[in-house]
Amino acid sequence: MSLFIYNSLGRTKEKFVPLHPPIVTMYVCGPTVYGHAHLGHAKSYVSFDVVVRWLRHSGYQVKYVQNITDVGHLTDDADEGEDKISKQARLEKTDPMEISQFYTKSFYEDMDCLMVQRPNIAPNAAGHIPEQIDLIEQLIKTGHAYEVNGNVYFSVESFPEYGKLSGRTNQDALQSGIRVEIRSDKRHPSDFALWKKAEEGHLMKWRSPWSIGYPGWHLECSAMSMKYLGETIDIHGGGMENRFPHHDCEIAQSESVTGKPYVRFWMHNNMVTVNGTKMGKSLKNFVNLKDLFKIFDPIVIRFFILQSHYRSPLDFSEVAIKASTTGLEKLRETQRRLGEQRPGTLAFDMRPFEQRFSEAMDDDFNTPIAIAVLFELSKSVNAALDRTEGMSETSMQEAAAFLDKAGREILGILQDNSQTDNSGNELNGKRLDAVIDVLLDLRAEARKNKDFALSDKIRDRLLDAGIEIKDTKEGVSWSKKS
RNA sequence: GGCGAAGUGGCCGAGUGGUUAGGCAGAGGUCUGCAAAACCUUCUACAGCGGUUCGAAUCCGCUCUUCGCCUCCA
Repeated sequence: MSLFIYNSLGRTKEKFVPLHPPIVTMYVCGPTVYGHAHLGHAKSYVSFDVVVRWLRHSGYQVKYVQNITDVGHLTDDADEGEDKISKQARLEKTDPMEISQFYTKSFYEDMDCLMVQRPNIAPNAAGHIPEQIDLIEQLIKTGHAYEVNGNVYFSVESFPEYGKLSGRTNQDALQSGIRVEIRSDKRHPSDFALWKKAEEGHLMKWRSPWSIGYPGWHLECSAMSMKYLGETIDIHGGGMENRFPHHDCEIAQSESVTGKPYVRFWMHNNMVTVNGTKMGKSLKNFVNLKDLFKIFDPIVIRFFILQSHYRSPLDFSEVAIKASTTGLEKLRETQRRLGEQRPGTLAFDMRPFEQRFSEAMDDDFNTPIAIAVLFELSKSVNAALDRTEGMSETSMQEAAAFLDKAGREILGILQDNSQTDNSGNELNGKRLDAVIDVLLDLRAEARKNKDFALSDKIRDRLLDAGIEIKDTKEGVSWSKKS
């Protein structure tokens, strides 16, 4: 059984073998930190989080780099317009450094809520100016870049394969380029900026051999990827909208300098739509994660994202997330029962579930199927537990272990079972147990006396307080409800 | 205009030549004092029109529709 990954370069599923096993080098385009993260960020980073988790589970040693863009990303078209960070700083009446640090912190807060594990290295663009200047110098030396009036551009004509990732020929680029680039220093309309001379009043600027200025956006990923992961990396991920021009530019810059393939597997995740239309910054429909977390459990959002495939578009609607909430609760319930219920005698074969789960994940990280396997397991386990014979102790342990591995370690949609029971310290947990036992005793007594008004009142009031009671064959059980 | 993705049952969402996706919602049942949870049974599909094939949701062609990129976006 081996892992297959859909490679955007070539548009086929290919068997994944890293260049230097067991190490896997992986770079994912990080956020530009000028605003709070939104659902699109969540989809992207949750998807790649699962990729990393599965690779690690498969025995690879993953070196995961995800950058923070804090300079050079302009608001407007082809190398014109204001720097996004600077603009936000102007709007918030502060300086760019504060903006990028504030939103970087915000980004990680949201990712932590989504159980997204931190990358091994999170380099920022502004911290790697010398590396970027160095790369530009090499490009000029090899004739792939040229300087005009303090600006440096990459010459697209010097790299015949330009556009190979997106499938755009130079002609296509030419056509679209002409529309937006009439007056420019560029030799060719598709040429893109490597270094820009700072205009009057520009805040983020550095000394370079060409001018006091700042780097072009595409450059940082090449510079940092090659610095931390080497000239050829195994996996480069990002959003689909970055295929062109961003990733094609990265390829051109990097391969022009090294003469080697820049990336072996390109992975692109699809977009989030809201009620069928694109979530855009210009449209006012984009869903801020901090707002979303006020209404929904972040883990439910993660679960919702993983219920569709990373290469499929994800349509956000409250109805859909509510459906996910109920679904996830079902898995949690099974996890809980496995931890609480008394063992019986029935043996239960976990292997088919484990196998199908692995097959799904190995098939280009097919999380919807992987989750479907968990649901089928849940159903079978519940059915077995409902029988009078019950599940054997070994089987229960195996099932719980599998849920823990697949649901918590790999997909990150379940939590440690022991933690779901008692939040807070142990003493409080024990006290809560004791208090509820008192109430349950009173309720049992009421029921014995057929005082159902009282027993129902206890049940309802406890539910209001976040404690759900269930009358099972084995007696009364209770659990915390989020 | 160019490049690309896609249209699946009430909703979300997998699947790619013959065999159950899964979840949510709905219906009936078991259990229960009543619920809840769980279990059992069950309804509603593959945009349209042609073609290839013994057989197509799945391959091919056309039509319609939606979405993304080409200009900042994960």
